[in-house]
Amino acid sequence: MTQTELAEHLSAHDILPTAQRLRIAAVLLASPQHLSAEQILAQLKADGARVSKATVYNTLNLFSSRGLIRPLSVDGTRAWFDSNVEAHYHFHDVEGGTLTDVAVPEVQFSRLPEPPEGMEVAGIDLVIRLRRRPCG
Amino acid sequence: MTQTELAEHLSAHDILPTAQRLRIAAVLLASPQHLSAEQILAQLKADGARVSKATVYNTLNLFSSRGLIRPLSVDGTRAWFDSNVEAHYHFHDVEGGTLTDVAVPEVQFSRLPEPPEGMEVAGIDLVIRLRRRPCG
DNA sequence: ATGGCTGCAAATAGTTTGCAATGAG
DNA sequence: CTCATTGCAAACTATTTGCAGCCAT
Repeated sequence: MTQTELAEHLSAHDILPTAQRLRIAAVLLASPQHLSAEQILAQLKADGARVSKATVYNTLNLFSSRGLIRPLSVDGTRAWFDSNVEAHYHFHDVEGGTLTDVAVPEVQFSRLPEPPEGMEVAGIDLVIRLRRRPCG
Repeated sequence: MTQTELAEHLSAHDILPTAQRLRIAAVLLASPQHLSAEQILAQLKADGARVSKATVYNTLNLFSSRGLIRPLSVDGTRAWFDSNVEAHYHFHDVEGGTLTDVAVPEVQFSRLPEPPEGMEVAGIDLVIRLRRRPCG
């Protein structure tokens, strides 16, 4: 995505495209990714960008609330942000911590429970935990 | 579960049944529950037990590692512990934060992806997010 | 006595917030 | 000029750890 496209993307979601936000968007939206705030900050610093930790967090929260990215709860210890906002599921390598996308058609439910009275399904989070197969 | 049964349960999992551990086990294992460390501590204090925060955390980690309880990643902000270690899924009321069990037979997969080379499935975490149905 | 368990408090890790300085329009 | 955004540091929340004291063997 070009700088201009990124800027338009932000504007389209009512987000002022400032320098920092564009840098963060560039890292996250370059391709489908699962990144923690810390990783994004590290990446930005490595790229020589001048961005503070607070701005990274504020921006990530802003992006989530505007639907540009999606927060994930995979390991309790930190928040992950998924730049793929389309419906999809995840493989989670428990040992390495890596996340991989699983496309919707890869999973089919032949049965799902009825939500309780007065409630409706807002979304389905599916995480398939993986471990190395015992050698042999 | 009686005190004795609890003690035997702990011993069976190579856990010395100390006073504090029995109190914590009593709270958690009384019935299927989803509790945070903070909630457990509060409950214990309310019951007049003399247990420190550190011991609660240490004990919860010990119990998890020994398979008496299972840690859940539902909301990024804190860890939840599920005293039901049987395979099952969850409803998550996004607004209220409440967790409810979904029995395995309530969900059927007619299709699941092949794990990547050299990996095997260690478990499947399914969280069905619920919201209040718009009135009408 | 010995070794594991506990409590306290301090240390960590991740994230949020207050506020003055900055910067885009 | 004005007002949103940023950076820094301090505040906060959840959790872990170091260590001295305690308890049951």
